[in-house]
Amino acid sequence: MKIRDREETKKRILEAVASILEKKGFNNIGINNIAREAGIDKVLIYRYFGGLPELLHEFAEQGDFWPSLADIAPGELELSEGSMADSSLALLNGYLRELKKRNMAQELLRGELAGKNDLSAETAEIRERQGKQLIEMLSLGSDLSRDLDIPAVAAILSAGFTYLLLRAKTSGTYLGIDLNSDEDWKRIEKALELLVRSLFSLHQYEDS
Amino acid sequence: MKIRDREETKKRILEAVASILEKKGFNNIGINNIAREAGIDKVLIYRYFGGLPELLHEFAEQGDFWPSLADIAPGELELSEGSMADSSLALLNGYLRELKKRNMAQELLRGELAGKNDLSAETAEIRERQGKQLIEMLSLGSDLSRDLDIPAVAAILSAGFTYLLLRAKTSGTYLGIDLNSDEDWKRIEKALELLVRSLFSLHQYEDS
DNA sequence: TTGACATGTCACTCCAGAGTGACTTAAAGT
DNA sequence: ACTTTAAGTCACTCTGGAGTGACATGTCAA
Repeated sequence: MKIRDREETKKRILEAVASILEKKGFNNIGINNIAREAGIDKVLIYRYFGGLPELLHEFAEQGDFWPSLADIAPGELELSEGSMADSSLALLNGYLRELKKRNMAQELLRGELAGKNDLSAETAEIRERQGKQLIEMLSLGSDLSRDLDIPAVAAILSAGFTYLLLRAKTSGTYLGIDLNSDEDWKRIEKALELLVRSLFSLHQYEDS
Repeated sequence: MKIRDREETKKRILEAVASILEKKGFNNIGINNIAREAGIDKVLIYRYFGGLPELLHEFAEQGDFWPSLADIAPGELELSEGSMADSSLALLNGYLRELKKRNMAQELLRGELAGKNDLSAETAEIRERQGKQLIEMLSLGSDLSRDLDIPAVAAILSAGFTYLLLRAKTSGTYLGIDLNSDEDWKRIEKALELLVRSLFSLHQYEDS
């Protein structure tokens, strides 16, 4: 017989969601799998959460799966110092680095994309908030903001490496780049840096 | 009673795959759905193809779901004229434009990412070939190829808008950009152009 | 101590999709 | 005409996942 502690059980269930996401990927999120992983009866999921959608909703609210700002840019919280290019790169690279570490986050992104999942809307919204926060930080430090659409640029670039990261697990190569090789990822990071630096350099030329 | 024409039936089945992909998305690819859509008995799928994986394999081989080079860059097959920036932009924009039109292609990409699907490997490989072809065309026209990693840059940028395109249907917004608004897509295209032009401008400065 | 309630367990139904065995009948050759 | 073969049909099983009703038992309060 189990512990008879509702809150403890709920916690276990939530943890099971995270664990499955982490270990088996979002494709395996399902009532039965979650119950098995949590070591409880699936009836309890219905009782305590209502069903899978509600469980995922709650998971989305309490879980901290996205890298925090502190993770992404440790110490650099004030980016007044340094150039825009440096700040932007720090954020982009930081986000990429943290994303690489977090299998669960990747699986959530994959889930959002697959669209099959009720998690999508919820997690997307949370990340959206955090993302916009980063962008605002950047936009603040920039005088060029009038003619440089920072959100759009950041969207393309971050979407770019996010896509490549997600593909790594399923397809392996993209445009001849081996997404499972550290070496080729260096190329991508280098290209990213080049793009950002070019962007800001050019703008400085234009302004001066 | 049906027409009793094996080849005709196979064709119908293949068409049904395309049709489902186009109309219902890759999540609904399954033996039963395909049979219903094709108006035939699912037994025939097993008889003629072996099973879903084999059917999808054949579909991947014969289907032309990816935009061709002619679609992407009509007329500009020789890009000796014009700057590298112009050529690159023509290809990237062309690819984006064509991809936007092709729901089936988008669904294939989504499928590759979701990883659940046996199509992934096959279609990925085909597109991979075409993609590399484009890249080679570009690289050829470029003297800068030694210090500019064109595949890596192209990968980030095309992956970027591909990701945004795929997200449009499931999440709607990314970094505050409304992926279902033509207006916001203009911003993305503009940012893309800016990135590419900056990249090549800077390199010209450096070279001179 | 006992009763009530909440927690956990068990055993089931329902459904959708995959896959198969056995039958029917059209077509083509002799 | 008759046999053979392959195209198409039908009806079934098997599986996995979702969801539910009824029961057992630990806990806590009166």
